[in-house]
Amino acid sequence: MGFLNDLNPQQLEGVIYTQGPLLILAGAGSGKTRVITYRIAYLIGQQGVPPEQILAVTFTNKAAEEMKNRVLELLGDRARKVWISTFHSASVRILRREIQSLGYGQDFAILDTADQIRLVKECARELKINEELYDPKEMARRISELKNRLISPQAYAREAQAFGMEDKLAKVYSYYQSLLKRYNSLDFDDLLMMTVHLFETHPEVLHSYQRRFQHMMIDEYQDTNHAQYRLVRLLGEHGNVCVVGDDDQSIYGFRGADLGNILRFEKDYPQARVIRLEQNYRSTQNILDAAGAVVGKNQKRKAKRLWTQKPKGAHIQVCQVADEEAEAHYIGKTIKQIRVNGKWSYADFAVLYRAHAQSRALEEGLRDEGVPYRIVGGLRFYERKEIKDLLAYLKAIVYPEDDLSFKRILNVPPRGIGSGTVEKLEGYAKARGFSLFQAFTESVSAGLDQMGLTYAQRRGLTNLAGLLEEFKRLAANTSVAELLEIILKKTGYEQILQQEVAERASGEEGRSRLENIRELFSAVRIFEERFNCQDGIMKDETYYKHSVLAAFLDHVTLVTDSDQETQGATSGKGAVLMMTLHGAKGLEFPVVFMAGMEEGLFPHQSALTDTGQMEEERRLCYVGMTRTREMLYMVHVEKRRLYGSVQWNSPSRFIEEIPIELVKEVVWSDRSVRSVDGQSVSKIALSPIDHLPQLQEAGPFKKGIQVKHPVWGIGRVQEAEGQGEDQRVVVHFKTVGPKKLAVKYARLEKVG
DNA sequence: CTGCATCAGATTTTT
DNA sequence: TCTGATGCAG
Ligand SMILES: Nc1ncnc2c1ncn2[C@@H]1O[C@H](COP(=O)(O)OP(=O)(O)OP(=O)(O)O)[C@@H](O)[C@H]1O
Repeated sequence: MGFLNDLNPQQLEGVIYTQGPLLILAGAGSGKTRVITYRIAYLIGQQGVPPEQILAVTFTNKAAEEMKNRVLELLGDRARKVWISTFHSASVRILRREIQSLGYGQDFAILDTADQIRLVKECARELKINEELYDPKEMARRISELKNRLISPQAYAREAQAFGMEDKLAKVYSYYQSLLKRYNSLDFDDLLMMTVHLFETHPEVLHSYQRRFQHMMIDEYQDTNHAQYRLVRLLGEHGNVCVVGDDDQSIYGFRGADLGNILRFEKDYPQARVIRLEQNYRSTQNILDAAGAVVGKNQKRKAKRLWTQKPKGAHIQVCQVADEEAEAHYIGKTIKQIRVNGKWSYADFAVLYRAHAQSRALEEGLRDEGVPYRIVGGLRFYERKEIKDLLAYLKAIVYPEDDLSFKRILNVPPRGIGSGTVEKLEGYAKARGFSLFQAFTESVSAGLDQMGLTYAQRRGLTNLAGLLEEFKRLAANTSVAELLEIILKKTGYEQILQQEVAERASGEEGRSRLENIRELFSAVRIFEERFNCQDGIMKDETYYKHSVLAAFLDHVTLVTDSDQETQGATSGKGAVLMMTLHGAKGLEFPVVFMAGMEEGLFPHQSALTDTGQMEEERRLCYVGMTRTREMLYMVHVEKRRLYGSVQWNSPSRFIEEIPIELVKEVVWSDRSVRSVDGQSVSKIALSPIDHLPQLQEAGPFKKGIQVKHPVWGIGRVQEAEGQGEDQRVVVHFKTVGPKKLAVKYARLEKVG
């Protein structure tokens, strides 16, 4: 057990304290995740606990993947039997075995967020609710919120007002839930809610899982919501529960995360042991001080100590650029520059931002600069139209009652089945209590004559029925990739896209669709390969035994960041990672760029008026900063395009909250920005040497700071212009009032 | 029923 | 600015 030497005494205690509840409450980079990882290894390797008795829950798939890999490194293959997954994935695995007790079929479909909204819309329409007054999106959001608070439609109907939004919501929620049931489908939030429901109503099932999971560990416990909390309490009744978290890193308030869960832990488990980790192993002193100063501005927080043995390190580079294009080029050029000068490869850099919308400009800039990058998350791959279409075919094959998917493919690609035909089918279904799909099959085999359909409509329906039957037959003994290939050909989907590319001026779109489809193929192949060569535990599940396809569908709905697999395989050389600040949680990078550090963007507009939300934004900033091992760059843009109009932003308050002495400020401009006609000429006009960033140091005296003058004493900077030693400032002195000074001559000093 | 034109709304963050 | 939803003509 040599690996235990990699731990400090507090961490070691967390690892070997394996009986009874344990709370590890500690700041960023203090090795919380490492404790969980080593704890798993210790339980198995040292205490002889069977791997399948361990359940470790993380927050994102990426975090789960990483933890799995680390445990594999420590233990080798026997670690594969440990359940390391997100709450949602774990719930699916449980429900795939047990959901029959709740009256659902084992082969339930899982709706993603878009489907959720689609279904809510359908409900609203059916219930004749005015969609202008009651926005389906808003209702979907609130239903999700209710589910995360474990409030059933019945319970909500009892507490809701009998008019207005609450009344409509109660009706929609109830109808929505009944439709889900009819479609044998669960939405994302149901995965948690139904599992809780299952355990609460079926003690024998609960007991079997309690016995099975003798040891539970939950990472990022500060971000659990109520449903997740209930799951932990139910499964962890035996008390062998180890939770780790940091109240300063709570950033999922918007989806119901409740800090109270972690703060209440000692009350929930009175005999709980609490361990605090105070040594940070990740960041330099400067970064730690800066991040600490920022999060220290929050009123609502538990103070905690965090220290490091690392050197002070570089200053935090704060850089101002003109617009988002310049921002991207600055980042690209700086990466190239310090990669050459230093010891880093592209994979050591991360570009973090508040919202996905920022990624496009950054992406283009990096591409221009020839910097390899990889975007994590974003307009998610599996949410693209063409991908969803194809997946809907697969779903219609695997989930016979999933009308939502069936509806999607009914007329895709166009085959003459329009809204008229769909309505007729729906009427037919309703009259007989059938699902749409049943109605479809029935009416086709009955010859379609009862419904007054035209010849073309009948032909469309009959063709589709024939295709689906064929696909189903093939699905049983063909690989998913082959099946997809056949679907693509036989439905004419591929042909339509190819035609588009060949004929239209707008063939670009079709081309990119075809590319995405090709990417889907490679994702499918990689998945199948892994599945077949016995990697992981998915294969052990009886539900998946008969079907790689079923396993694949669960995989794509749960593991939404697809590029991990496809792109990871192609660009092994390493690439700069781009992702949102939320996505970066739990990860670390030697060099981090935080882009878009501007008021209104970060902190986000909607947080400006709400202290609670503002504190969450600040925590998010803290999370971002503490991802950094050595060099942290914060970039803010003066002028940002938004919906076509321009917005002038001032630097984020979070920048101002960093003690000035930890910061080095820079104003950057790309000398080649524009030629007369407004065309960007940077690539042609510049010789290689010019590609290095043109750094000019901003004067050290910023607006608002206190300064001391040898003669006039203490004053405050009111205006500042120019750069470096050419800076000129207007200082308002206590003794003599305002004075304009040149920094080069006046011997000013910063105070405080 | 399909294809094109016009217009509104979008970007907070995730499973 | 760009995308998608809706409405109208063919
Ligand atoms: N005892 C130790 N000795 C050396 N390095 C350590 C030690 N413990 C942790 N580290 C390193 O410190 C870094 C942070 O660890 P880890 O990710 O476990 O922290 P964390 O508390 O989960 O962080 P965060 O909450 O910020 O995500 C990792 O690079 C890890 O390898």
